[in-house]
Amino acid sequence: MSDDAERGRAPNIRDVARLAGVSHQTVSRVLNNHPSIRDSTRDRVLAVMDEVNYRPNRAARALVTSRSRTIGVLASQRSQYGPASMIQAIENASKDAGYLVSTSNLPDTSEESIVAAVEHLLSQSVDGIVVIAPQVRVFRAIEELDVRVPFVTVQSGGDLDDHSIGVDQVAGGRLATRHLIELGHRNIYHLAGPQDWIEAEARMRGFLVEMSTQDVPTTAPILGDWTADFGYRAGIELMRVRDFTAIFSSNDQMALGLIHAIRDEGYDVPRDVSIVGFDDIPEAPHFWPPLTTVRQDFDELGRRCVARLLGNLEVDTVGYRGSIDPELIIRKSTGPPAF
Amino acid sequence: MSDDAERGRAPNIRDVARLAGVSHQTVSRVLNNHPSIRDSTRDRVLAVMDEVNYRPNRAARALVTSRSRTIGVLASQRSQYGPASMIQAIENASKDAGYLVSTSNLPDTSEESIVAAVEHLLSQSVDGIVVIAPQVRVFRAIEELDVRVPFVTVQSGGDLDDHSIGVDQVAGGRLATRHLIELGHRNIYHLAGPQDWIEAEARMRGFLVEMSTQDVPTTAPILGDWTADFGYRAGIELMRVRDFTAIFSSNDQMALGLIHAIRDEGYDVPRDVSIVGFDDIPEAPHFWPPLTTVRQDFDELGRRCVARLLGNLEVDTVGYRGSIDPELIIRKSTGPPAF
DNA sequence: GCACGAAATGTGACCGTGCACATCGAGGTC
DNA sequence: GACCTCGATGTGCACGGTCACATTTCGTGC
Repeated sequence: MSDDAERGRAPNIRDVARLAGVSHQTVSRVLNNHPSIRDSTRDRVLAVMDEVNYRPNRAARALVTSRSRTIGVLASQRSQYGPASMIQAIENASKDAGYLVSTSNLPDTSEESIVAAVEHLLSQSVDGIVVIAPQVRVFRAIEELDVRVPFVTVQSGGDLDDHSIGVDQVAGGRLATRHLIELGHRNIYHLAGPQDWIEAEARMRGFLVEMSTQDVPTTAPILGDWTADFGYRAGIELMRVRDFTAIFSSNDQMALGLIHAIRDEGYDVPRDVSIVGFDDIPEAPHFWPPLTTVRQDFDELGRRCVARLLGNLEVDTVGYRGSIDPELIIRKSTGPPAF
Repeated sequence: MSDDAERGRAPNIRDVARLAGVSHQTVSRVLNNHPSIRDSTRDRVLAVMDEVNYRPNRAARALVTSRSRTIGVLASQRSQYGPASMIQAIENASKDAGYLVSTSNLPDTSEESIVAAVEHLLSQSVDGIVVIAPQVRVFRAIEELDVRVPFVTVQSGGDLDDHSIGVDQVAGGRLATRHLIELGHRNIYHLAGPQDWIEAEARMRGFLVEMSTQDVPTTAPILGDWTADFGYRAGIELMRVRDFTAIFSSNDQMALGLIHAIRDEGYDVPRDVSIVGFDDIPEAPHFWPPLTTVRQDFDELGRRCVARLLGNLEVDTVGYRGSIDPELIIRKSTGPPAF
């Protein structure tokens, strides 16, 4: 009865139309919830779609609309918790919006590989790009490529406001720094992330602002690469000098490396040095000692990225421009200075 | 001169054809490296393509070939190192093969969300699916959905050989277990992963095989969920009993939780209990104590997944059926038993 | 010099959808 | 009742490739 359309090929709107006794255009209207469709007609069409297990052909739709309903994510260091969580959040938010996510990995930060990765996404004709990578360079490359799709990243308050989502990384940096100052620390280092990551730059800015606001003499931040290995090496160096009592690390992995180095050098956390991380990775409460850190809401972040990208400004208009507030999680890696 | 085709719209093969003085079909042949194209013709066409910055339209190609040159990845717990690394590796291998990767996240393990995630990928008409999730359930869902695309996962030697890539997880489990036995341990627990993850099942099998091969009495494995939190809770429980001197954990995160619990209960690693993990996450060397664990080559794994999926059997034919050998990394969380 | 097959290239249809425009009928206005 | 409006639906084409088949070009043997 209903299998006249089954010649090995998936049913299309014309098959549905024929079975429902309407034109293919009416079926198309039902698909796109066009307002002027009689309820009875819509129901009949939907019933047929369900019956024949109709699934719209994305390629055909993309061809005619030249919009793929796909969001591209340009990712770097994606096996790390922060980037991985962001991607996951973007994926979830996109799925809710009916969008697919394609990712493109950045093997290194050379100009060529950035261009290659962006082109890889463009060949899919993505409708927008989220950058989770060294944003400054990537943005430059994107602008040079004359990309016509919107692109965003995660940050707050900076030079790239047009392309940024408001997570208040600066506030997070201040939160962490203030916590250390309130504990009585006056000699505080900051282990920052790579400076062409906007998050890293914003957290560092938070550190500097809070230090100067509280009139604590500031030392130059150390520029790291997000990895625990780097944290370890930096920690070994720092313990040679030992002119500080606390370190604010720009992410939890580097904080872990720091703790390791401090212990290897025969000192204790938090007795000799207090450590604050950033991200609150799921392992942070199980570090030794459990890590004081700053938590951010990745899911909300992902939703806002996608919303911004799709120009879906009606979503979350209230407080949309406002930032997501990061939260300080106090555990056992911080305490008052020993001297 | 060359901008007659620029009416705001990207150039297509007919534009290229006109400028090169050939038919659109010839351009198509050049694109698909058809053998019977004269070199001079090919060069002329390629020159024009380059000049007008031609980029083939993926949607149009997908429409007519009903192949999207996209690989779908069904992921779960993707913010964890293992899954995240696998996805990254798959992404890299796919890019080399000219394929794009779309991911679909599994918010939970319910039947409905599995079906939804699979359909999400199918709507993209992916050419194949890699499952990094509770494979057993997902495979069942895929089979029920009568999916026509190939799908694979990561494992070795099991019931699903048709759909698996040969990483010898069993060997990895044996390696870890043998290390503990050789150190003199006789009372060894295994903290396994969720049993519908094939990796988890294989590592557990490795544990059981090695234990019985070496004539060590075996205890029933504890079934975990991959998280450090679970490791911690399990550790607290286990330390109540304390009828063991070593634990082999199915991943590094749970091992971290175990160490935390052991220390919280007033015991020491490795003095009182030896711990072996699995994965060698980048943080493992910086745990306290640095974690003895098993490393696997994710990149090679990703390449093989993609190769298998694309039926690209000429790639790596030598040793293709053979397994990737995991490697034991001995650090400081293991030592001889105290008694 | 011509027949012949293979190599090289061209022609037209088709994939499944959305868009612009045409059509049709019902109801309101005068 | 002629006219207009507007809601509901239908018609034909365009999107940018590939495929099957037709046609032209070219080298070769006799």
